[in-house]
Amino acid sequence: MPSAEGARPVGRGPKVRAAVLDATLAELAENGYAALTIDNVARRAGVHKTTIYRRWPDREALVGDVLGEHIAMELPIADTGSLAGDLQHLAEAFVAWVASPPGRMIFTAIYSDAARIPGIAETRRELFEYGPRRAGVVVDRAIKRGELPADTDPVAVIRTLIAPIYFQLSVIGDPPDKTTATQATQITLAAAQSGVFRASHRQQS
Amino acid sequence: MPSAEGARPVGRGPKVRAAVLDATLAELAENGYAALTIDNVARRAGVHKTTIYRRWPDREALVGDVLGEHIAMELPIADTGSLAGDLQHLAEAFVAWVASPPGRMIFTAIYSDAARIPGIAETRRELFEYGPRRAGVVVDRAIKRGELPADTDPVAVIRTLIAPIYFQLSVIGDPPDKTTATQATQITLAAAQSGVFRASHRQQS
DNA sequence: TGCCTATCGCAACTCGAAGTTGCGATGATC
DNA sequence: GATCATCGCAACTTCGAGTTGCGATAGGCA
Repeated sequence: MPSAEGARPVGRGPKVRAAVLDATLAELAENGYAALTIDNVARRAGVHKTTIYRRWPDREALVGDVLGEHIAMELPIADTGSLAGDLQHLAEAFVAWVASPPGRMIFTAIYSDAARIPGIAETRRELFEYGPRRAGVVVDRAIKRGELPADTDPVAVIRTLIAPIYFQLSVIGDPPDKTTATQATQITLAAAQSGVFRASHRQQS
Repeated sequence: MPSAEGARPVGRGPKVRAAVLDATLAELAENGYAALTIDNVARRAGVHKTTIYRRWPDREALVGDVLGEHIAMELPIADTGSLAGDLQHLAEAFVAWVASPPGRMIFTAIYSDAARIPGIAETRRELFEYGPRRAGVVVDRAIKRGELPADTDPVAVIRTLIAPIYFQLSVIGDPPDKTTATQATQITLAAAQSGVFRASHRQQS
């Protein structure tokens, strides 16, 4: 009953599990959460319906498992020597992720009604909380180099970098490309250099 | 049981329609499109299930009608005399809209699985295409005043203004406030003044 | 005021998908 | 090659989408 794999016999179990998870993600990206049927998942995975229900209690648990498994956007943090180079690198990595087939699948799934599954919203939030916090080191380095004021908020900078890319993908619907990444970098750079993200700059209205 | 107070002869047709549309929007915002049941909508509207099916062919048509009816974000375009003032005004208006109860309802509905209904995605796209194009006049005025280079792309500017607000609302989950609007304005201003949105500035990587 | 008709309420359907159960078949491991 | 967990299969129950026929009613109009 427990989804954990504490059992010793590790025969065909993992293979089935992987097939079902892949099929679920594909169905999720193709038809959305609202139209997701267990029968379709089973058919695509080459597995019977009951097999799925024996492993996962219900649809929510299945989808939750899939997303929990795949949500891991590892932004490679480079050290090019300049803030502009680091930001450009980050922006292009993010673009590459959301433009890749698995990235697109996760992305569309995360922003469907599946987000209402308990735990998914939190996971999503963590994703965009932890990523920028990690990526903030490029800002710290820029501060050390004297490129930015010392009281610049790293998380705000990274968020500003991601926002335009996210906006283009989510609202406009066009898959972002290198041009999008470049413009996002330039926007962020201009804002950061003008001191928008300084602590003293806030609280004014 | 029903919302009552129907003591005035107005014709029950439009009244029923309005009640159903309101109930649908409320259910949509509360439980999402995937969990939307016609029975629940009918119960909330104080109307019977068949009444809904007589007026709308199916669930998709109903939800499509609701969203088509309410999607109308009229950004009030002010003329404060400076680009900073105009942008701040626009940003605050957008924040006010997405933070208001109807705005939140529409917003959550538009970014659920309801977006897969044919026509909704197009409507959404038009919303974020037409709005920035209209709001672009504040950029044109800034160019006339000499605040910005002549080849600045107005739509790109407005998009950059909206993106951070949209990001905070959609990804982070916090309802944006005046501070968010102010920071979005400053980011946009810094980027525009540094020439990021100039036509000559593009195409470089 | 009182008739007339479009509209609504209601119950009783069909259909498809969620989720369950018991049993027989199968495949990995020792 | 025997064992036992796991899978396939069919036959359920439940629930919501969507449909139909009929009786009830409220608004418009004379």
